[in-house]
Amino acid sequence: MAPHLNNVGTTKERILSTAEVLFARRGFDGASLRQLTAAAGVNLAAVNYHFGSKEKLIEQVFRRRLDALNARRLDALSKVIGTDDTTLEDVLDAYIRPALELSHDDNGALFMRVLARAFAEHDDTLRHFLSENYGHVMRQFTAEFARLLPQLSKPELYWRIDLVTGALTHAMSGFGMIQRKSGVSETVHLEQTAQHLIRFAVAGLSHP
Amino acid sequence: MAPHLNNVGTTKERILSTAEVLFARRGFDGASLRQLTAAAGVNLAAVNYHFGSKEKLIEQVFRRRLDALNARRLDALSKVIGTDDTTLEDVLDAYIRPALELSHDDNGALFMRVLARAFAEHDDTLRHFLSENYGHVMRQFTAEFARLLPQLSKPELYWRIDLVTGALTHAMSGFGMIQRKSGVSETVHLEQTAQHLIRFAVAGLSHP
DNA sequence: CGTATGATCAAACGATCGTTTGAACACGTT
DNA sequence: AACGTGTTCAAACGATCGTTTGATCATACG
Repeated sequence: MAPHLNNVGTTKERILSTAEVLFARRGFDGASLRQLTAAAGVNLAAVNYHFGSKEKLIEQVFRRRLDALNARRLDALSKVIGTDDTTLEDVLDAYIRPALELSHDDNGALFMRVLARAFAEHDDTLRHFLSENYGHVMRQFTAEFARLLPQLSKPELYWRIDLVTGALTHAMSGFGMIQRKSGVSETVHLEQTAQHLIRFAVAGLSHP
Repeated sequence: MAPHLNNVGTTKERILSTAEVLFARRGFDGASLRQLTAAAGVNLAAVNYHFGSKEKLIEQVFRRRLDALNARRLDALSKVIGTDDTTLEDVLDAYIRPALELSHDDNGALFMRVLARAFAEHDDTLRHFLSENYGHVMRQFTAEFARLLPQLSKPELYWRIDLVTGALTHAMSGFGMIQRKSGVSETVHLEQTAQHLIRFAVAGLSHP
């Protein structure tokens, strides 16, 4: 067996999914294009040919996952709002569950680590990109939280959403103490995680 | 004015405090020893002469701050436990406030970003180092949480502590939405942050 | 004064990085 | 068969990295 982590799909797809794995494992700087292309089983020059540069490859890794994630988030949100009996749990579920389900398919969980790493890197270019392309999603959820928590001042609400975001990012990036027990199936573990996150977020958002 | 960020103290001290700034700003890989020594106003070879290697320098940057931080945490904890009327707020205060006060002195806030970055990097060497040297602090706090929250199962408690840790790390690393308003003094902002964090953590830990 | 000792210096080392180049290849169209 | 287009390839480019070297400086001791 050749030392390839990936040998299916087109060259572009192999680079993308291999990049996701290696960026999560070693970081953006830590994963070199030589390691990446070797693991993907493609030529070194293929990255610059198909993506233009390493930085544009990173952007594509983000775009591929986040487009799907935020589309599903907005879809789930649209299904729970507009009625009189919308609960905080419903909105949080629409926010959290798509992210957890993303961890379901191959390498999806690794992408969450990529995302957490990107947050920690404080890269302004990346933050602009995130705000530019997906800021409207966060804005829509924030508006819904504000409607469901009218007793909170705007600064107070922003504080709490920020802390919830920290907890979610931390949990989804998977570097906490909690690991899946060997006897628990992936599906069950996902459901347990969702339950913990939502209950925790409800308590943190709505306490007096 | 020469392009030095730092020109006081011994060579070793100048390297340490300059490293703290640059690691927070550009990451461990991103900050090169040439940038670092130039900013510190010392010779390139000084790092390897005084610390042995870049990795050992990183370890010293951590050790200098974490020794003080965890000593103050344990000191604060010892002052609130042992009595019958110890509250969850007391223990959380002992955990959170030393970290926030660390952000008070020069570059202390930057160190929190270094710490958050280190968490995100998933570096096993670093995690071993943290667990080896400061694990007993976390264990002591966890034991106290368990005593104050006897209704929670052990897995449930670990889950909640994990999520609280995520919120704290996120908030202290300062990459959230919340920024200090220009009219608010540093001291006031610190107190507000502590209040938000503690109330949020209490709600998240103790909800039914 | 002479001489150890520790600190600082400019310069170079080998390694690895992202990127570029130009030839070779595959293959549908004329 | 000849050509054009898009892709893959080995090889090299210049830049930068962490580290090492050997000379030079400062200073305290016999």
